[in-house]
Amino acid sequence: MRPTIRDVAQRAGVSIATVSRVLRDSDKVTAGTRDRVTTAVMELQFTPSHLGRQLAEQRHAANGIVFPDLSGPYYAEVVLGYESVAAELGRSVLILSTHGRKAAPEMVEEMAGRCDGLVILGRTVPDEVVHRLAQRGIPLVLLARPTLAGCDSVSAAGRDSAVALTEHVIAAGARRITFVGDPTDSFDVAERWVGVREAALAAGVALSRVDGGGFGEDAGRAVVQRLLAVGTSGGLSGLPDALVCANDEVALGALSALRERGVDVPGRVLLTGWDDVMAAQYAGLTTVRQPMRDLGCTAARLLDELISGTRSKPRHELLPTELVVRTTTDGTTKGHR
Amino acid sequence: MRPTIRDVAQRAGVSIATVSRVLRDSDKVTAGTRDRVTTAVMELQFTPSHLGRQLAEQRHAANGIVFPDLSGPYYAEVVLGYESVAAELGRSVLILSTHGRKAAPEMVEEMAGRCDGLVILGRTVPDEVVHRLAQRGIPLVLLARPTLAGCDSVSAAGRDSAVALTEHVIAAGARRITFVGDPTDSFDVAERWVGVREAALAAGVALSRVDGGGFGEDAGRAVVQRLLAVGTSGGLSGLPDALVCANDEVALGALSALRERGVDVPGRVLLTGWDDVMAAQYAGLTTVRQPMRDLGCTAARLLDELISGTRSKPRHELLPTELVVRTTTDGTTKGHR
DNA sequence: GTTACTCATGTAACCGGTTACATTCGGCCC
DNA sequence: GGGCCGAATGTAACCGGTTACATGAGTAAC
Repeated sequence: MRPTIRDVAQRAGVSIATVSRVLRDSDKVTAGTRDRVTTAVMELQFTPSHLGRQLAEQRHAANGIVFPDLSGPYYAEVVLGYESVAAELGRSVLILSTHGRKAAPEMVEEMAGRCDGLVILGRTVPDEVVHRLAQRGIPLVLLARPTLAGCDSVSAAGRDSAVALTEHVIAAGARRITFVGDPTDSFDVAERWVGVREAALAAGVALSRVDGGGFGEDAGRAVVQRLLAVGTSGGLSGLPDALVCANDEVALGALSALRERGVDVPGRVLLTGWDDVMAAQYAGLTTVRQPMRDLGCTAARLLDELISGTRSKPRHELLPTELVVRTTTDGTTKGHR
Repeated sequence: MRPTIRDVAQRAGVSIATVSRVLRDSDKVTAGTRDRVTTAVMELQFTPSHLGRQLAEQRHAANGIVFPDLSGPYYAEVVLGYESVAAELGRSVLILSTHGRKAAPEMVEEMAGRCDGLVILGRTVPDEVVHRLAQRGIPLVLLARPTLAGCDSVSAAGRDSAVALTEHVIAAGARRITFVGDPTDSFDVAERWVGVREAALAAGVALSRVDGGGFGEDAGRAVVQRLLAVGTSGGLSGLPDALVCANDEVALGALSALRERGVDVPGRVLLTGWDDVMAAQYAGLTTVRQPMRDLGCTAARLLDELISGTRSKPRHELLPTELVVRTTTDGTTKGHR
């Protein structure tokens, strides 16, 4: 068995209270006693048990983060940013990926019992669960998710960037735009759709919406197939001037499908994505860069304020995004290949 | 304050032992008492404290995973696989990204005090730390890292795939091959280098090695710059027939740099990467696909066996990889763009 | 020389569960 | 009716720390 504080105390010939004091170097302890204790600690290779400490201190020194899936580059970056800040603040990080599991609510509640606070991303658990956690007094930060119950929230400026992107596409000549994605799928997509619609309306441009089901490349391919099938006997009339896709994966799938069928991008149809994943660069995809890591960092900082009690009034951060124009909307600029 | 087991006991008019029994539904409790307890639990919205439970049970029901960085798609996938299996086994997951921090050893030891076992990836902490943890009796699984001290290990078959890849490149006509990467950087790179050398030797093909410093796209660009500068007054004589890069990011960086300088790939030089990240597909990069998610899953399963004590003899898993041939080594096959 | 005060250290009560062991109670048998 | 047995439940000792308060020794002030 690992040595306990009592073993150390016995070996040093002092009481456990004194050992505890030396370990936390809080109260004054005579230099001599301190030495005896520290040598006893070294000899026994004593490391204090977190469980005992946490139980006594009534805190975990750990934060959680709940996200739907890590497979896209998006969430990985967010988690990484979160972790780096949390680590600096001396907190451990617990992760939970819901994968759309039915048991997600219980898993989140269980996780909440293990940390001092948590960040909840997008579509993971129903509002009801968030509510219950908030009522239990657990510090919460909602990320890429509409705010609720006075919780903190952090998001990227999805709507603003949607407007900028749409204006860019229109400036590039699009008069008929199709948005690819389902706004009910996630808060992010909803925001993007709102921004696109706003900009299209303002410019008097025709806008429609289709959905390929999901967020992957397959969804993009499916949409292209469907659009091409609609036209008269397989012609291109089903295609709009521009496809504004809800994320890069979908856009990349659409790009592949279009090029396989010999449709010129951007010559015949403009194409855009969202997120600026690494592949977007190599595919020359116009997209919106999100401050993914920053989202995670900001969430970690807000959460820390809530946990430490530095602040109680909820805050809502909106991080800026950046339009990245590449070859799929700009025939004049040659990509690097 | 949250209700405790004593509050529940009082409300139900029973002792805390009985409440505990009901909660763990282990021992037999009369139906009547059980009902009274459960209603008291409901009324108070009681959830047992993990800390108290863990302290009493002397276990954490949590596993850790230590990795260098999450920014590449590689580690994110591994972590995701790990998490999904751990979650199914009813264990929470703690993550720690070392980012090459100096304090990494302490952070890992601290983390070890919070979980029942952990997985350590590649270049994160020195062997000495792993040794110390093993001696403390903490179940360990080493991932993409040479085994040590009787710990379990999981790796992808880096050497076999290196041989296959090199043979492919040679079959495509390469007679002078340059490996891009530093074998001392990581276990993975070392294995790959060994395999490449083995295959090159067997085929009697000239092999050299350069390093751009690091694992990013910049490293690839730097190498290309250097190779092109070596040739007589900027000619192409410095270039080998094939660049076998230690990972996809490096290869993609090299690809960009080559094409920017008008060097034909695969016409003048063949190029390969490793990992099959999403961007590799869009860049048409020949690479080796690793079972990243599977690595994480396997590690989680092995660790669980160690923790639960099902097995004590160390095991070493070697997962198969897959050669993915694309346009950067195959001029005849057109990529999808 | 007594009192009062300071300061290092010890004692013991927590934190919130689990569980070995003790206790109680009812039923059964002789 | 007394003794025995087993099942349900209670009591209290853990798990490993922190910390309020008690203790006691040393010192300064009168």
